[in-house]
Amino acid sequence: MPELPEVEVVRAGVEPAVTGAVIAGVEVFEERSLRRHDPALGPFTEMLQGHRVLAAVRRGKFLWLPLDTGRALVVHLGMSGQVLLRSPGTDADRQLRIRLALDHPDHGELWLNFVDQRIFGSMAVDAMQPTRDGLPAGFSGRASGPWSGLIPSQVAHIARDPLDPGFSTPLFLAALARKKTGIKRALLDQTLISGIGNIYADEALFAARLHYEQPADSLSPAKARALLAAVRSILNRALAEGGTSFDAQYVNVNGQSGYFAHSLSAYGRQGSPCPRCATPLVRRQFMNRSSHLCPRCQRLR
DNA sequence: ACGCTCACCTGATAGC
DNA sequence: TGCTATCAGGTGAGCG
Repeated sequence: MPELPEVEVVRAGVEPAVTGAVIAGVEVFEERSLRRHDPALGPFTEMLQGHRVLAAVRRGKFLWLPLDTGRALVVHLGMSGQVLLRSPGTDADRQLRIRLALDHPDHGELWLNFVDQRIFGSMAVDAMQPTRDGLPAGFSGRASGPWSGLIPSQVAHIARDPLDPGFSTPLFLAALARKKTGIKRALLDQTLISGIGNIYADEALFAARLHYEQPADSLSPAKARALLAAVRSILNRALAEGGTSFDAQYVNVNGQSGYFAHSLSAYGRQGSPCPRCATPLVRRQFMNRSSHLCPRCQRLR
């Protein structure tokens, strides 16, 4: 799924089901889905079994569920991960990697299925540490608690995302001005700004009329601000439409697709006319993936 | 210290 | 039908 809007759809979807629930059972069908779990902290299953979930928090594309043990269950969807809520006894989803049986005081029993075709995603139990700036670690709806100011260790190096109230625009602009690389690489660098992936990077660069290889340190402060505004606008619009889905691979916790794919201007539209100038959009290979752009509106300067 | 390449995976689809 | 090549929304280890 998974750029910021899609992960937020998952977070918001699981929040009411997991908050306050006890993890009654854990089944791991694919050990490779625990790649990010450090066994030195303890066995994955034992660190979850019998413990209560306190909230659902997200920073960028990382999601975590703080536990009453002081640790958190970290979930990353990778390229193809999904979190699906199912009634107990439901037939196993295709590519089901991990299943948590939840027991909620109000809603009863529920299965949380972690499904992942490519196994680039993962679940892990991780220790928590205070945030550097003392602000809430990520977005958790309206909920807050002692866990608010704590971030899983393996997420601590990830920058705040541009929808986070704690995101510092001056710090981001300064970091961008120091980057000796192309602007798309910088947008995809989760230690500079998080939550942006290949789709929304291409969309934001299209909106800001920037070529993906434009040196990051060549943008004027005004241009950099305009790009950041474009990023925020696109992420917010995608969020409002429930995220981007091209097929059944990308669905919310109830198995439904988002609609933002209908609103894409550049991504996946090679050969179609540019919405601004009607020049055919092109696709180029970049960083072992594709970049979509208008060769006329988005020239290298 | 930083920028960049590549490995990590499965499955759908297109072309021969 | 069946083979091969290509493509897919992410991350971070390790190299120079």
